[in-house]
Amino acid sequence: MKYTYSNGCAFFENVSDFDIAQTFDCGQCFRFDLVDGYWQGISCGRFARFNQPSPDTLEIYADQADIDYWVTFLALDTDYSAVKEDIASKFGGQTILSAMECGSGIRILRQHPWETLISFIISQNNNIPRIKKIVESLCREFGEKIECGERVYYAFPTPEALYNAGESAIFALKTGFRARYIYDAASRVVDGRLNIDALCEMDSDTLNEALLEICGVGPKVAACVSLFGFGHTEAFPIDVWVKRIMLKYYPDGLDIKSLGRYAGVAQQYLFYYERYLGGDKN
DNA sequence: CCCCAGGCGGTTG
DNA sequence: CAACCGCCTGGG
Repeated sequence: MKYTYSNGCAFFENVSDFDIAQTFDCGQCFRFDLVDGYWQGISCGRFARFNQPSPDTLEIYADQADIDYWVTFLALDTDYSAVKEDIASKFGGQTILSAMECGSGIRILRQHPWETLISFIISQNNNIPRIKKIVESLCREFGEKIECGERVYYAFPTPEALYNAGESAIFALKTGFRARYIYDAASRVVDGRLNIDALCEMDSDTLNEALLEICGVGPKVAACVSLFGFGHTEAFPIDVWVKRIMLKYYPDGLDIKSLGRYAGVAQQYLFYYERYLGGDKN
């Protein structure tokens, strides 16, 4: 991706298949918010603000050294028109075409695996505003404090930080029954039963099995973590919304394995579409 | 008071 | 294995 950088802002032209609001508002991430007309958030201890003045332009306000990171994070290096073509060729029917039209600017972010794991453990039996609150309080309490001029923000806590905090301190942040799960995941990384770097090298099925070992991680959370945290675009999370979609539009059933290597991207289009139709912005 | 929220673990038939 | 049920917490 080519861009020009000046006054703390990287400017991109000729952006396509990308909508910053759809991407940050489709439920895949929990640390990005619209503030004073700009989307802003933190990933891997980096802070950035984003603005899309027109459909094909994008501004990223961040350290120049981090621009490549954000390009990768936003998946701007991926040809989504090809992704959409592949999806269209695998699905039958009008539904997926309408869904891709509706959420045409969605991209699957490349988020940090550990942050994604904990975030989606927190997401179970929960709603997005409260998930965001819990994630922020975890960062504020146990994350590394980063001061950048006037601004103070917090990185997502490391496994060691959460382990050292202990289950009761995690529970104190209103995490409820998930405190045990968060602590279990942190313990596994600290004692070596779980190696994030090793997970990154695994194929989709092996990764899935490894994730299911973690207490509090079931099929849905494992698929979300694979998709949003490990770049496995074929992972297909089935939640209540997708179940609803499958019953409504694919009453004869949907063979997930036939949906191809971008099944998870398709899931995200369908998810966004159904929630959009339902008028649920959350 | 109820129900629900992008599930999961444990138990039961 | 499928069908339940309880679960921390906060909001409607």
